[in-house]
Order: sequence, then structure tokens, then C-alpha cells
Amino acid sequence: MPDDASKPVGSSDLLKGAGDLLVLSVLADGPLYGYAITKQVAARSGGSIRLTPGVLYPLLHQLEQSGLLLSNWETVQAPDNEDEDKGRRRKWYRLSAKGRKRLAQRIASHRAYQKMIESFLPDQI
Amino acid sequence: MPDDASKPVGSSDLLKGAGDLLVLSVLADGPLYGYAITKQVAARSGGSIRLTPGVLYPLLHQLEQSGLLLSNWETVQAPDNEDEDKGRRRKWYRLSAKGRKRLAQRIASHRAYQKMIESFLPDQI
DNA sequence: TGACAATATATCGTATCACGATATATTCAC
DNA sequence: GTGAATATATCGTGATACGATATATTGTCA
Repeated sequence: MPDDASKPVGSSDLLKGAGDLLVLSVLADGPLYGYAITKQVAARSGGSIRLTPGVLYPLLHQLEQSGLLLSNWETVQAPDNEDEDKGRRRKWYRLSAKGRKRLAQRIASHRAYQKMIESFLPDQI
Repeated sequence: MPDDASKPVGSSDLLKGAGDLLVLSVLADGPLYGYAITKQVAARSGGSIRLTPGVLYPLLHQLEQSGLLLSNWETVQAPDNEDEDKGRRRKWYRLSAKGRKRLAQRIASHRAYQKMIESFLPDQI
């Protein structure tokens, strides 16, 4: 049996606690809805960062609850849809003032931490 | 009740998955035992990275089990200790060849990931 | 001599989090 | 009309960082 016959087990943990930083960062360019964030992040990372639903939506809710994000629902009417009560729902998220301030702090602390980690790495291995 | 009356709750999550990178890095300079690693990391980080026992020892065991570290026990005899069966025990760890190779890979992937995260951060907030 | 701090290893329980799987509904393309 | 894409959301699992706790030895200082 080959070592990696089927690998839907365990974790890869790509995000390493930077999920909030990513979401706040892409929203700094303007409001987006969840699915659009997913696509945006995938595109800008060349497909290497996949912000899956199971990661994204709990994260958005948590950021909103913390007052860092504000949101409003949009109902998209399909051209042939005459029923006003139906239509695809989108929840648009945008940075709050608090979220913008927090983003600046997170960037600073992220860079400080990475600088610290980098200082531990050996020049010669 | 003040918001942070007593805060031994929850997490700070300073390490963010870089624990193995830290340990492998400090061991690249030569063998060390656990407690010395703690002190070394604390000193080199100005006290901001505290590799507590609950983090360090499981990590060392896991790295050893993965074949990245090799170890041997040392028994330190106190000057006034005549009993050969007693004395403070130290477990010295050193990088294996596999560990050294892995360190190089981890550094490369860490830097690639950080570069990717950095590319998401907005210039202007 | 006795107490306390520092040295040194280790495990346990909890909280958090990233992730795959799954669910539901709408709309577009063919 | 069938399937892919769009769009939101929750659940269960596994990994892990952490504080708390335990145990034993050694150094310091009164």
C-alpha cells in the first residue's frame, strides 16, 4: 500500500493563526462577501491558501461578534425571478473602525513575531 | 468586576506552529537539554517567548519519535553526593541527519509562507 | 539546619482552531 | 432539465499551545 494512498486524514494547518489577519487584510481594500473572500484569497495566493467554508464562516462570525467587522445582507434578484422574497443571499462584510485599528496592531505584532522567529534561524545548517 | 480581573484562562498561542522550528533551530548550534533550551529561547527572545514545560517536553518527545532528534541521558553528580545511583538527570538532545535536513525544509517553507502572508497585507490601512 | 529558590523532567485537562464532511438553497450554462 | 457554480452555514475530529500540577535534586542564605 503506498504511503499516501488517500490522505483526507489529520491536518495540514496552513493558516497557523493568521486567518484573522488574512480576512481583515482583504477587507481593507473594500467590502466583500464570504464566498468572494474565498475566491480572492485563492486567486492572490495562487491557489495555495484555500479558505474553506468550515474555516471562513466561523471566523467571520467571530470577527463580527468582536466588533471588528460590520455586515449587511444583500438579496440578489435573478433576472427571471419575479418573487421578491426569494433570491440568492449575500452577506457583505466590511471593516469597522475598531477592525481597522486592530488590523494595524495585528500587522505590527505579526511582523515583530516573525522578526523574532527569523532571528532564531541558523545561517548555516 | 474588571474585565481582566484574573486571566489564567484561555490561550495566547504565541507559538503558532513554529515550536518545532524553534527547537530544531536552537539545536542546530549544538546539543542542549530541555531546560537549557527553555532558558536559551527566553534569553534570545528577550523573555517574550516562554517555552513552558507543557509545551517543550511533548514537543521534544514528538521530534525524537519522528527521528529528527537523538538523545542521551546524563547524570550530574553533586559534589557532596557519594551515592552513584542518585543525581540530577539531564536528557541531552541533538539533531539527527534527518533533523538537519528537515530544519532546512522547514525554514524554506516557513519563509515561503510568510512571504505569501506578507503579500496580503495592505500598504495603506 | 532549615527554608526557599532554582534546576530538571514529565503528564494532564482545557480551550482553541484548522479542517474535511455535510447540508441547504439559488442561479448559470449547456 | 441536469449538473456545475454560487452562497451560506454547522458538525465532529484531530492537533496543539497552554496553565496547572507533580516529583525530585541542588544551590543559597540566614
